[in-house]
Formats: sequence, C-alpha cells, structure tokens
Amino acid sequence: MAQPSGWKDIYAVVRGIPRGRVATYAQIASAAGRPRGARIAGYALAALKGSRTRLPWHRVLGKRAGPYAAISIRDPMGAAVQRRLLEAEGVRLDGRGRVPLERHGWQPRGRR
DNA sequence: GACATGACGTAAT
DNA sequence: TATTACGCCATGT
Repeated sequence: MAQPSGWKDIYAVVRGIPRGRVATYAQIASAAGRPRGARIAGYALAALKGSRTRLPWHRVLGKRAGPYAAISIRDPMGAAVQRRLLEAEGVRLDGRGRVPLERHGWQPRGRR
C-alpha cells in the first residue's frame, strides 16, 4: 500500500490518543514532527475516510476560537459518525459540536 | 515545475 | 461568532 511519506507518523500519534480524549490536527502534526503540518494530518486522515480502520481518527478535531476544538469534517455524514463515536466514549459536545480542550484535550508525548 | 485541492491554523475584519 | 485572507505542506494532474 505504501502510504506517502510521513503519514505513518501521523497515524502513530493518532493511535496513541487515549479513549475519551481529543486532539487537534496541529497537535497531531506537531507530535509527528510537522509543526506546520496541520493540513498534512487532515490529508492523511481524509485518506482513511470510508476505510475500516481501528485508528481512533474520530478523536482528532479542528482547532477553533478559544480553548475549543470542533469537528472539521466537511462531509456531514462523516461528521455525524465522528460525533456519535465521541459521545460513545464520554466526550461531551455542546450544541455547536464543540469540545472544551481544557476538559477533553490531550497533550501528546514525544515532541513539541 | 506550475497549478489546484484539502478532515488546518491564525489574524484581521 | 462568522467570514475572508493568507500561510503552510503533501498529492495528483
């Protein structure tokens, strides 16, 4: 399958997100060695869409104004699935589908 | 190599 | 809070 370079690092970090916690694309990318690779992380996860994977991709959200993260998937169906998976893990999303990082945020280990 | 696209982020308005 | 603009970087044409 030969994933493009860098993607496996992204996946490795995502795989390390604890259950019930969430992280932003920027954090994932940073932890994977791409301080400015937020888009790369998004691109890598987009490639998983529709594929049956055990990767906790639903724990990756987009950074929003203030200490919040929110679902950033453009596809409404995918977004709905992600929200359902998060709630199933005990992550509380507010009316706008936002998640307070101070409550569910995850600080990746390894790099910074 | 140029150009367009994207599950991004930050700043300005 | 939403919209717009720009910067960032991997992929595909």
